[in-house]
Amino acid sequence: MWLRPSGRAGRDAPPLSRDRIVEEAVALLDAEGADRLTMRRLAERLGTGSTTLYWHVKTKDDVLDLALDTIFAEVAVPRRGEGGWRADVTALINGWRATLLRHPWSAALLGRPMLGPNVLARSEFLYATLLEAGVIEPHLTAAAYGLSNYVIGSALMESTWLTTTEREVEHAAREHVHANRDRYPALAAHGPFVAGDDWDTTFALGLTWLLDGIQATIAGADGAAPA
Amino acid sequence: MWLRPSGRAGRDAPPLSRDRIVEEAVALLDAEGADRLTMRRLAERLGTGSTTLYWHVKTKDDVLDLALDTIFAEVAVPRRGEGGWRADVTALINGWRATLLRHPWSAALLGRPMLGPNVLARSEFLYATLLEAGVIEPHLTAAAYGLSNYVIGSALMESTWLTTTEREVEHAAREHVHANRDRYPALAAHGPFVAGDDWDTTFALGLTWLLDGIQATIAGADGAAPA
DNA sequence: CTGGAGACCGGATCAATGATCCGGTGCCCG
DNA sequence: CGGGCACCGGATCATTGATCCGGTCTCCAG
Repeated sequence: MWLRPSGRAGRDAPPLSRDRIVEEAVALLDAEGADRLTMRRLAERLGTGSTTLYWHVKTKDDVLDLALDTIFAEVAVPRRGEGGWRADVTALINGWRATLLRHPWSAALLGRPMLGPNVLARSEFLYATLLEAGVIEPHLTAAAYGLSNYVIGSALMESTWLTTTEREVEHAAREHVHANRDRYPALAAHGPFVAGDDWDTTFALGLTWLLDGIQATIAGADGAAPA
Repeated sequence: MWLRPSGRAGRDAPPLSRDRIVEEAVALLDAEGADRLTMRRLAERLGTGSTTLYWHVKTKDDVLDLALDTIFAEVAVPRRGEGGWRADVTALINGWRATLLRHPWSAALLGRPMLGPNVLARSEFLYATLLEAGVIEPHLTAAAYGLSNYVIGSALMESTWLTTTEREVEHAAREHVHANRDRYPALAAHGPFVAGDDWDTTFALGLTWLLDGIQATIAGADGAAPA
């Protein structure tokens, strides 16, 4: 009883808000990955009991949803109109990808509806930019979805590969493909597994193709020059 | 003891092989989704004890990996050279997408290394077709990855949305965006949530853009006509 | 035959985890 | 100053992945 500054466990310890929980969850996810996130472990890091968390949050999935939306705050929304729609979209998409890769656990969580404010704000920017560029309806949805799906798929694949790699898996895969190179001639000669891929340029190429396709659908075709 | 045809539980019941386990796992996943797959439930459907499964399979993740590779057997590998590389690639990718959508649980599992024989065979076909078409190295990897990532991302998004929808989520999302239409003007006016998307044509458009981009990198550009 | 080796099966059990119940504790406001 | 309310957490439950260990059946060597 003596010397208990505030009734809380530690001496500092801000009063444990939902924000603090999510913040710490992101830290834990970054540090140890998605499967190590436990309500108990999270609570321990926060210096509270595990059950206390349930007062601020309904379920563990809520924590994950909130954590996912939180990191989207990191992707900068470009100021529009600086270098044309292409530059703006490219900047957004690259920032998006960078954030997903900076938090490898995020890619595995993309299989849940993303409706947080940060995600919506980025989607809004994407739609607005494309609209202003002159992309019209059948292509508008395709463009927005196409770009999103491409980033998501790329990040998912790269995260999976990079996380899983290092262990014996990459080695085993390489060896297996090589051992059966009669069955997989093209893969053995050129496929992944043979040389460390340059993810960045690979991603950039695909993105260029998508942007070119989108640009071609614009009537006047007066967007930024195709580089 | 009397009347025990074979010592097995039921009268038929083929002796429970690894294949039978995986087959039943796929059925269960199709019927009830990824989160309802339990070793106990799976064993029950097979008419055995749950612990017996561990004799044929090391972990639950093994079951998932095997199940994932199994459904890839469904995607038909086109006979090459019928309508040019574009037709072949398009057929493969569309089949791929169809399979992923037919088993919505699969999209969520894509965050694990896919190294099963069926997956590898499809990758091999993709690489071989692109190679033969004249796609060369910086673009080869980008093309293969780009296409894969695009299908994966698309299937993941569509499955997520379709699965989650039906419930109140779609309704709530639509309403939320509309309520804050001052913050999300473009989304409220054109975004998803406003009209049921035509996933098929949306997907086809993005695929066309990617294929156009790939085709443009081919030297002689003598692939099939761009339709 | 026959007896044992090995494939195959499953009940009991363990540890980890998500979630709830319910009884606190301290602060604030009337 | 006293009651209400936001907030906390120990005990507890059900579920699940996984292991231990002892049982059963088959089949082949001697």
